[in-house]
Amino acid sequence: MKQAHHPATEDVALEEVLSALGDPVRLGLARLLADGRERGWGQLAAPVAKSTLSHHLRVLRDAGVTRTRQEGTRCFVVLRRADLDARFPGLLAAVLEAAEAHDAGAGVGLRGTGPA
Amino acid sequence: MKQAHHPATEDVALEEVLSALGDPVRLGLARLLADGRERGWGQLAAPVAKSTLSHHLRVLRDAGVTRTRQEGTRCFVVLRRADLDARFPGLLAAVLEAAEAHDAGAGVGLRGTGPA
DNA sequence: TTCGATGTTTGACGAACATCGAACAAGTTA
DNA sequence: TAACTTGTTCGATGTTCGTCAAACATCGAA
Repeated sequence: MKQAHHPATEDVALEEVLSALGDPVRLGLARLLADGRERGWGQLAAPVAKSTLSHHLRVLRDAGVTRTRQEGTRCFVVLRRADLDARFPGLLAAVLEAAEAHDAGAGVGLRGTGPA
Repeated sequence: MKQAHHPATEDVALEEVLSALGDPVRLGLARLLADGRERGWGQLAAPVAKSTLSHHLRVLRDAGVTRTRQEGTRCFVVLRRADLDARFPGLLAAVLEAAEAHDAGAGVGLRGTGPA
C-alpha cells in the first residue's frame, strides 16, 4: 500500500481519460463519484473481485480521473473534477451527464451506507 | 465493399463512443472531420496501413461516431455530429475542443487537397 | 472483357487488457 | 506479540486490440 502516483493536471492525456472512461466498471465508478463526495474504498461495490477493482481504480488514478487518499490502512477516492474541468472544459460534465441519462456503467454501487 | 452497418442514434452506447475516441488514430480522424465536412477515404492520411485505417473507420462507424456513404467504388466519411449531440449533449463538442486545444490525435491529416 | 483503382476482409502476430485467486504489506486492534 | 482488516501486487489465463501484408470484391475505364 505505498503512496499512489497521480499525474499533474497538465499531464493528463485526453486519450487516456477517454479510454479509462470507456470501460463499464470504470464509468460506473466515475458516475458514483460524480457528486464530488469522497468515498471509502470499502463502500465501492462493483461486480468484480477486489483485485480487479483495485486495478480499475488504478487506471482511473493513472489517467488523472480520480485521486486516492490514504488514511491509515484504508483509502478514500474522489473525482478530480476541478482538475479535469480546468484541462478539458465541459468534458467530464458531458460524460457524467450522458452516463446518468442512459444509466451507463451500471453494476457499480455503494455498500453499507445503502443506496442514495 | 458491402453497405456498412450504422447503429441507430438511440443504440449508440456511451462506452463505445468513449473507447472509440480513446485511440490516438481515431481521435485524430474525428478531429479531422470536426468541421462537419464530408471527406473522401482517399483524402484521409493516417500513419498506418490502409487496412488498419479501414479497421479504425469501422470502429468509429460501429460506435456511431461517423457515417460512411458509398458512391461507386469510393467512400465518403462524415461525423454524425447531430446524432451524437442528440444522444449525448455536449459530449462530442467537449471532446473535439479538448483534442484541438491539446493537439491530441496527431499524425492524422489530409492528403491531396493539402492542409486546411 | 481486361485492367486499374478503391476499400474491405482475412489471417497472423505481439501487446495490452480484464479477470481471478493467492500471497503479500501495512496499519489497527486484542 | 498475535490476530485481523484493508488494499495492493503477483502470477496465470483468456480475450480484445492495433497492426500489417495479402487476398478479395466491386466499380469504372479502356
